[in-house]
Amino acid sequence: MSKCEQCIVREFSSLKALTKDELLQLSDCKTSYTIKKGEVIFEEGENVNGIYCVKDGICKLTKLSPNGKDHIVKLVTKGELLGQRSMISDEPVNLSAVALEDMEVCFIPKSEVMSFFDKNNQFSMNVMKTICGDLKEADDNMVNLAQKTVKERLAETLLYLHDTFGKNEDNSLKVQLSRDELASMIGTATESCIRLLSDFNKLGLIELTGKKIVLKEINKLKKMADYDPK
Amino acid sequence: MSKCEQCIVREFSSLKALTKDELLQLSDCKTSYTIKKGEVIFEEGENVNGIYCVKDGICKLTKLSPNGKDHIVKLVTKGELLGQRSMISDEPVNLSAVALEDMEVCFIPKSEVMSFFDKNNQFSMNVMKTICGDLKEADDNMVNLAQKTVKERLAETLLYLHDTFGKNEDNSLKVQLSRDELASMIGTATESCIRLLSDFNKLGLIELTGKKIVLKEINKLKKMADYDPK
DNA sequence: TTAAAAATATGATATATGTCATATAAATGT
DNA sequence: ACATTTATATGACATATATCATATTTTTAA
Repeated sequence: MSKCEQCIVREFSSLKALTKDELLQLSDCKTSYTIKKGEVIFEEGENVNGIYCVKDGICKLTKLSPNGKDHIVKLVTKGELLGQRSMISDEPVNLSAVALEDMEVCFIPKSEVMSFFDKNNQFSMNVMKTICGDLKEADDNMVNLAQKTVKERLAETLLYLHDTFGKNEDNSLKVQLSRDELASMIGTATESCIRLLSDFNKLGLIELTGKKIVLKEINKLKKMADYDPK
Repeated sequence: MSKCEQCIVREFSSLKALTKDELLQLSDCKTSYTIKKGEVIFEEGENVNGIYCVKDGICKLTKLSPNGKDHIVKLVTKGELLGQRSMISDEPVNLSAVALEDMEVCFIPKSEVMSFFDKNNQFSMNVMKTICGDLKEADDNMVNLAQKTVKERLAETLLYLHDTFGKNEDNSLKVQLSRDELASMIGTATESCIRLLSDFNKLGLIELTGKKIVLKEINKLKKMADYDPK
């Protein structure tokens, strides 16, 4: 069992407020998991009695709509926590978490987190700030979905993926989403998403090579998206 | 200056966790305001440095989209707090708050709230839970905007207004939104909103009398709001 | 390797929704 | 009470996007 004290990822999460003692305590009660690409970490409606700390990899948080389609609400990557909202609300999780790449995550039981809440105000504050950040992001997404066209949303999402998760040596986006996933992130039909990607490609804004996407004209994409990076 | 200890509204907000001493302290530092219908409490981008407790009335939280249209992100009514997110994030507010009716609100400076956070864990927890609730609501709205039709969203919003804010003696919805506001809540053009209301009216689902809206067939509206696969 | 399944791509078409124009009704201010 | 502005309503039309069909490519598994 690896020690939380030495975990690089800890520095980037709310857990950075924990003291050495608390980290030792944490090491003792956490459980580490390896999750393969495509595997489910938890599913909408489940009772997850704790939180996951993402050590490596990326996952999508999805919500099933009444019409049967999944919508990707958020992507979560290393250094972030999963399941905080429902743990705090004392409810089943309202989203499913599915690995987009192989992942390493640690599970921390609720009792433990709650005891940190009690003892360590800075930690509470960090968690609160994270959730507040999520809320702001959700508000922004809402307005985008309500007011922007699919084309604008696609451009914006490509830029978001670029800015947030970076690119490979060949300049292609690091997070590799299927067309279907991309569509369910921007809230459109898969075919529409494919078509618009094709258009962007023909316009020279992006370059498509199989699943790989390279952003060629970032400024034009920004203009297209009315994108303002926070 | 009225005493927070005797404020009925307190019981319904996160503030219910405060002790008698804390409430006395709160009474001393709060400022009460009367806000007339249509007046702005705060505007997107402003630095609010505290939170508002809504004692009476309803307001809308709106966000301006790049295309110049407002989107109504949420309605806030008595017993709820305003501006918590940005206070905690230490950022300017990301939403504007505008009164939909005459309101009474109390402003509580940030320093005060922070001291309660430090001293009173139950209070922190309450605030956290509220924000988590907001986040869940935002996620739900996002998926609805992404996946449901305007008609479904209109039906759902009417039901939401009905369930959340109740109705007058004549059975009309208590919150009275203009067609424009209703449209910017469901994320559509004003004309589309008006047209669909007309349709609902002709179908006997609702009854329109001037600005007043009466829900006549709640069950049919519910069926309509939940997508049913054909 | 090969067959089967899934993902991507693109065309044809349907439809929901937005936009523009204009009429009427209601609200507002002088 | 009047004129002026603003909100509501409705028609005609444009267009973005969804849906359905089908081909092609890629991935998966046997």
